[in-house]
Order: sequence, then C-alpha cells, then structure tokens
Amino acid sequence: MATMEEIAEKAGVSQATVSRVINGHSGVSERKRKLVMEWVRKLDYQPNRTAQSLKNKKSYLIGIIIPEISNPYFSEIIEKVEIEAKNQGYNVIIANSNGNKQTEKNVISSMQSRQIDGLLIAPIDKDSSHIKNLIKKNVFVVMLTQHLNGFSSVSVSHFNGGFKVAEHFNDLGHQSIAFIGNENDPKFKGFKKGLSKNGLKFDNNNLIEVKSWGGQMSSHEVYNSLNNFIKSKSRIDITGIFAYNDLAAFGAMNALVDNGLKIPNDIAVVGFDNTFIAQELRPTLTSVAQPTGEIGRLSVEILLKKIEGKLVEDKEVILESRLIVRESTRKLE
Amino acid sequence: MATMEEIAEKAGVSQATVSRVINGHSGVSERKRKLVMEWVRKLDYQPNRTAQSLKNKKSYLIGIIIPEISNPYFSEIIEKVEIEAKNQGYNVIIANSNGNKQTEKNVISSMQSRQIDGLLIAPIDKDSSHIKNLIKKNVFVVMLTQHLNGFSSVSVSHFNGGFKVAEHFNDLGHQSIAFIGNENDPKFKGFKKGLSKNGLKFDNNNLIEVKSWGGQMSSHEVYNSLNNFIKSKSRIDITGIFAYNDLAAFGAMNALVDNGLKIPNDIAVVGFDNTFIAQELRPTLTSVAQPTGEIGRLSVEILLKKIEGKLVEDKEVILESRLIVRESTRKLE
DNA sequence: TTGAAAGCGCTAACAC
DNA sequence: GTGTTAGCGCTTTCAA
Repeated sequence: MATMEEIAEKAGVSQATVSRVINGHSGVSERKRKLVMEWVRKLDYQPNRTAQSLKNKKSYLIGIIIPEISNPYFSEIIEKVEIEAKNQGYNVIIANSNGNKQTEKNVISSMQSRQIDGLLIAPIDKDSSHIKNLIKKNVFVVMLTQHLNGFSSVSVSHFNGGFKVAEHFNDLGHQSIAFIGNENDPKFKGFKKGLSKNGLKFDNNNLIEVKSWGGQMSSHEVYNSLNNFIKSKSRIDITGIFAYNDLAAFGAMNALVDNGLKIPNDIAVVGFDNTFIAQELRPTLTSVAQPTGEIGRLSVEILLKKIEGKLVEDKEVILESRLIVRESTRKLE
Repeated sequence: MATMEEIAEKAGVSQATVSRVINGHSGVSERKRKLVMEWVRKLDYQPNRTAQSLKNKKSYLIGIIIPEISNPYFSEIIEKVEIEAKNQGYNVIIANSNGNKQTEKNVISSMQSRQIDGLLIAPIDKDSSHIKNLIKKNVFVVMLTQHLNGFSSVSVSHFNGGFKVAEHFNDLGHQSIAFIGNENDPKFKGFKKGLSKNGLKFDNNNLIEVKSWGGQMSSHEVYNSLNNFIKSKSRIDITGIFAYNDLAAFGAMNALVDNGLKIPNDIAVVGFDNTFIAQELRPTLTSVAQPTGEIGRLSVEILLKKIEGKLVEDKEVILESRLIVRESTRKLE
C-alpha cells in the first residue's frame, strides 16, 4: 500500500503537503492539490488508519461483546450496531464471550489493547470485578440488556413486557394462566404484578419451570415439561399459557396440539421476543416484541456521544416492549 | 493506559529493556526482569496493539464481510470464525454489506485502511471489479459460499445437496416432485441431475418460482405461491416438495395443511439449511444440513495459513452437505 | 546485559 | 503556501 511519503515523492512535494491535501486542509495551492490528488488516484492511496490512530489517540473503533453471536436476538442487535457505527465512520470489532467470564475478561483486555474508543457489552454477570473495573479505567461503555450504576445502558423492560401480557390475558377474560420459564425472570414478576392489578393471583401450581436458560435448544424441553404438566392433570383448568420466549411457545404449542388441545380455542398462547418464528407459526403467535433495531441504534448513538464528549453523565435508557397480538390468543367465550 | 516508557521510568531501566521483558526476550538480568514485571502489574500495563501493528506491519486483525449479519446462516459462521480467530490470537472486524455492492466496496476499503491481515468475504457478486481487484492487491482472502479463481474459498456444494434430495425422494419411491425456488439455484440443478440419474425428468410445470432471494421474510410469499399452485390444479399430481430453504418449507407446509393435505402422507416436504426450525416443526422437517461450524473454522484456518506463509497456493474447499431425514418424508405406499 | 537511536505512517506546530 | 521537525508507542539494530 502506498504511503504519503511515496505520493510526496512522485508529486514532488513534501509529505506534509500530501497530508494537508488528503485531510482537506486549506492553504495548499490549487496546482499542488491537483497534482497530489492525481497521484493519490494513480497509486490508489488509502490512509493508514493504524498510524492515524497512534498519532491521534483515536481509533474510530468500537468493540461489542456478547455471549452468543448466533443467538438471533443478539445478531439482530449486532447488525444494527454495525450499520449505525459505519454511518458514523466507526468500525466494529466483535467478540463472543461464550457465557464464560474468563473469556469475557480476556476479550475486554484484548479490545483495550486495540485502543477501541468505546465498548458495547452484554455482560454475563454485571457484578464481575472486570466489569466494575471498567468504570475506574474510564472506558466508555454502554451496557446492553442490563443496567449497572456507573455505566450507560440500553435495555428493555421485561417486567413491563410481562405486565402487558397479563393485561392482554385479562382483556380477553382469562383468569387461569400458566407461565413457562424461570421463577426469577423479571417478565414473570411483571406478569404477576399485572395479574394482581386486576385482582387475580398467580397460582404457583401453574408455574412450569425449565432449567436451561433461553438457548435455542430448549423447545423440546418445554414440550416435555408441558406434556407432563398436562398429563398430570385430571382436568385442564388453565385457559392460557405465557412462555418465556417464542421458541418455548413453539414447543408448548406442539405439546398442546399433541394432547388434542386447540389453540387458541382451548388454550391461548403468548410468546416473547417476537422473532420471525412468531409470524410463521400456525396459528401465528402473539408475542412481546423487543425493539432490537432501536437497542442497536441507540446504544451506538449514546456511546458515540460519550466518546465525542457530547454527553457527560450516564444515561439509562429503558425501551418499551410492544405486545404483538396474533391468532394464538382470543377472547374467552 | 500505561506505556513502556512509564514502566521504564518507574523501574529505572530503559524502555528497550521493558520491551525485552514484555516480549520475553533473553538477555535481561533476572533482577531487572522482576522489577519490570512488578511495575507492569502495578500499572496494569497493556501493550498498545496499534503501535505494535504500525511497527511490525502486522495487525493480527482479520475482517469478515457478509451480506446480512442477522441471517442465522451467517451469524453461525461468524460465531465460529470469531472463536477460531480468537484462539489463534486474532481479533475480527465485522461488516454488513447489506446486499449493496457500493457498501461492500466501501467496507473493503475501510478494512484495508485498518491494515487487516486478511479478509473473509461472502461477496454479493463475485464478479464485481472491486472483488477481482483484491487479487492484484495481494490481499489474503478466503471467499465464503462461492468460489472464484485466484482466491481460496470454503463452500458447500448446493448442487450435491440437491442431488441428495433427489436420491432420497427416489429411495422413497416418489416420482413427481415440485421445486420451490429459483431456476438457477445450483441445488435445483443438482436435484434435476439426481432425478435424471434415476431415469426421471423434472416436469417444468412443477417449478414454483419465488422472486425474492432467501431473506427471512419470504415464507409468506412461498405460502401464496404454493397456494396458487395447488388451487390451479384440478388434481394434485405431485407427491413431494423440495423447498430452497427451511423457511420456505415452513411456508409450504402451512399452505399444504391449509389445503387439507397431510404431511408426509399426502405430500412429503424437504427443506434446506437444517436450521433449528427444522427440528421444531410439526412434522419435523427433513432438510439438507450445511456445516456452518466447519465453514467458519476452516475458512479461518486457511486464511491464517496464507497470512503466515504456510500455504502458498489457493485452496478451494467444498464441504459436503448432509441430508437429515425427519418426519416430513416417508416411503410412498 | 543494557541503553541510545532509528523508524513504522501519520498529524500538527513551527518556521520561513 | 510550503517544508522541516517532533512525536504517537513500539521493535530492533547497533554500540558500548
């Protein structure tokens, strides 16, 4: 790759003049400017960003660290992050933490070594010491999906999402609804809150726990759990099911159908995340949408503002989820 | 961030000595080595990779450019690429080309400016001039999903995949099978070849074309196309359907069910890509699996070998797909 | 075993 | 307007 020095030599000017032309500084004669540009074209000159970074102490590079790139939820966010960053003249370095804290710690180090200007991270455990240390180190960070004091963050309230599901069920006249998922999931808490607001109480017998966390492979597990749940009952007394994500809802729907139950007539089903699966299922699935595009776009926007000194204080953005009503829920007759 | 200069000052040695210690070079007294290491720890020294890159003309950075990060097929590859690269001490810069040639050209430039050591690219159009130019520029490239002379590549033979589907249908006694997808798709060509090997000829009336290419949103389109196809027939004379990907198969299955056709009893269905959807559908979907993990791992392996001079010639790797047989296909009675 | 110094490609302050 | 120069943080050669 050509350097400014080479251009300078060819054009018979100093390297500083080449720099001035490249960077569009004023105070260069039209003649020399033309001459330099000509050689820039001829030699297909590309500025060396590494040298620029070193000199300017600014890399125009941001890092993003998430547990699992292949998770559709994250890959959608990454996609938007990259697009937004590119628009603002930044490149993005990506890394999987693989749900492993040591790996997470290592990639953080690695990115710092690369002189990234800022970091987007969906931490495995926001209380890890290597996460908290970032505050002291004065690294610009926007946290995804979680919040911790001392950081900016962009997240979606799962609690509110769960709350909305409860309201929806209530609007439709449902009173006895099962939850499939983890007891500590905020969306479950929001769901219970929503029920109680309407004078209902969640029956703990209707909590169908699944062990593994969110991964794509849990649909079968959900199938089995719900299957057992149904078989254990002499009589089905629930009229609705709220599943912790779309895939779980998918598994649940299969279990229901296999047990001769019609959706939504016998049992209504609601999912979470509103992945593309939701609109492809039969019946189509009512689900809570998380605005992944917004998460990606906003997190970059905030990060760049911090980097560029346009934002000093930390910002905690909590985006609203939206309930997308489809065929899998209907008014109770 | 601390620099070698600072460490040197604290430890009372020269900066060159610090460098020697950091890089584990011999010829430093044990006393100074200890002293330096102590300050390295105290100041939490991290080498500045930007400065190293500039000096060494080696960035330990590779780029990956694909059309759409959020496409599960690509995000799986990216995940494996990042993991493999990380294991070998490389970081990865990612970019969406968004199916836009100009964007692709820009991000290639941008990555070259960053002094990446090598590039992984799933090109929009391998015949674009900016792609071909990479050969002249002596950039190390491994092409994904396609091959072009002058480059190394890792891909999966869709032709063979289609061929296998034909064989499978043949084994099950099917003779009249529809294809949903694009006429020029290699998997369709392989499919026809497989049929003809068994003395069958594909009936062009059974080609159900869909315009848009592969995106996640095409399932409805497929639904409509197949629906029209079925409605236009007085009598269904096909016994099987081969869809260009799992999502298309999904749409097809919905259309079949809505038209009162049973899968696989009335019509068998085969998909492509073996995404997680395949095993979640009811009935579970027979599909052609592409080894995304292998693609990611191998492409990095080849790229790094080229970068490190361990491989001189270009390498074209064509991985085999595998037919995963599930419930959506059965022997014709 | 150690330090001084050159230089990677660039920006910018300073001189003329 | 233009060139010279210092210096970003590092590696490596050369001398001592």
